[in-house]
Amino acid sequence: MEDGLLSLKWNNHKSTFFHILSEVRGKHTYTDATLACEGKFFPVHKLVMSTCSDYFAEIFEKTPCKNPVVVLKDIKKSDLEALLDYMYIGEVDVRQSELAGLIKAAECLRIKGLAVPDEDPTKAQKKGPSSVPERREDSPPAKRKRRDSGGDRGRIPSPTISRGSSQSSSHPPSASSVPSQAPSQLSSVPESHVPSQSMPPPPSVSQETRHVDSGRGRQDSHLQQSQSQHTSQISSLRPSADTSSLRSPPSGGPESSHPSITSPRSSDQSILPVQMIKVEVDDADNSGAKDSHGDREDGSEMDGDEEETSNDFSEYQSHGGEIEKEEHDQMDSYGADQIPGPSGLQGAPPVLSWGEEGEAGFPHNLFGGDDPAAQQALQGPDLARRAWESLSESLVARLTSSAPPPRPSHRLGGSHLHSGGTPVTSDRPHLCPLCPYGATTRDSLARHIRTHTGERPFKCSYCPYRAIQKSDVDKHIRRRHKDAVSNWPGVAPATISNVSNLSYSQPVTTAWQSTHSRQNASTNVLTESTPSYSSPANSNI
DNA sequence: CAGCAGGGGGCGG
DNA sequence: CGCCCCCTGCTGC
Repeated sequence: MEDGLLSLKWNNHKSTFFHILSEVRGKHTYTDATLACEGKFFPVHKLVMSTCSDYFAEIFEKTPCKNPVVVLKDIKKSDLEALLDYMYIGEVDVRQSELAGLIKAAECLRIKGLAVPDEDPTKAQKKGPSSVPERREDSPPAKRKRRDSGGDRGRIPSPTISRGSSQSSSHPPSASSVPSQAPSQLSSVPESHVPSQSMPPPPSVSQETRHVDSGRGRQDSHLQQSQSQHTSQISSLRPSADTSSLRSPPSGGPESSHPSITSPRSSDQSILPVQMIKVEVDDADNSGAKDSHGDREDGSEMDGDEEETSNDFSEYQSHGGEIEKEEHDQMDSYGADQIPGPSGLQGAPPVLSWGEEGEAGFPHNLFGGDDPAAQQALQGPDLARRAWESLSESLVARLTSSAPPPRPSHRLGGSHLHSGGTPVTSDRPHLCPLCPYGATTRDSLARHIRTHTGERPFKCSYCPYRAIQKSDVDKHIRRRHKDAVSNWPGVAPATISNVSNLSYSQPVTTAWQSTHSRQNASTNVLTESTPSYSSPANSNI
């Protein structure tokens, strides 16, 4: 160093990075992971997420998947959006009333600076100049910039918050537990629970990773619709804010919640292998429970997730998988909602923007699905939420009607698919809540919806192949396992029957356990290494 | 070969 | 009448 060592310093390095980061985020460029929360997809960058959260770092580390989808349960969309802002921008405006929920979410996700002390100052910069460490003594309180109340912070010492906002107990917004916003909205309640009772495991996990290009057009329209509809609702929703409880949980706790599930269902070949990782952030209790029953939990959860996620699935896919051209469109469609980037959040009152955005994104309108009546019925967020929750059940059950499904996206394999314009007409009274497709019969709709959920209840007894339709499995067997069939009289195509229970539960369980080990958390991970199949167990045959 | 949808038949309420 | 199941056909990879 002695000799003329020159230090080249890029003065605007930080700001440039920051700026680029914002752009990249806004455009979803280079995103390599997707967070799914309450029906919305948030394309994100592993780098950023990992930087701001060890938890994410861990998830991504363990998830070889190229474009994993992390399903966050029990985290509100609005909280997530705020956290993303926090992570990308370094700061975020939060309503006092929402602070508790936000912190809780941060803890669950172990967001540095908010829930976890920032060890490395360097990183801290990135995140935000001022971290909002409620918990940390030294660091300044969370930074909330302009909050409406003007008051200061919302950090309330009250420790009583139930961290898991969503208690497994019941969903609805029990005010008690859910501190933040909107209980009404959707809530976190996606409970993990699931209909397990008698219900078969929710099959679905699947979400598929299909990236679908196809979906776009439709989705857009969809989204728009939904937005419009929702908007109104939204406004009403927002108000709720119970500040009463605030955050507080110990940092240690956080992990309790995160179990993650990954289900790789990328059946899609070329595109990207996406894994679904479901992260539930619950209270310890929940997690415990889940742990014990991996299978059904998984399934159910997955469903839920997926469904929720489905909302923006296409978007996510497109982004995640490949950067698409559609970005703009999508973006527009959803409006800056999802992307709280500078554009959205900053200027406007924080809360509002989130609220609206979130709501908009949420597929409420979707609910109507096949049942117009249902649609109408669902007006409040509450309803929406419930619908959403029940979705998984419904789907499993057969999607009888109104449930808000998630949408993976159609791969449009079968071209006919709603081909753009064929939507719903009088002939096709059964509308798909997720896309413009209109089915002639309810049955068809249910079947169609599986394309969104990724549910593949029919499994081939000879290989891991699974299909949405039984006839497809039959076809598959006829073509691929002719010999096997002939040799093994016992197993006829008929055997293939819908194994919904089986197929889902098993795979799930297995995978889940493995991953699960990592923490007690409640995250279930469904991993299927291959596209649609994952069950070695099942495939026994 | 796989995905998806249309249409028809059987069965039970 | 509605649900379920199956067959069939078309499309895309």
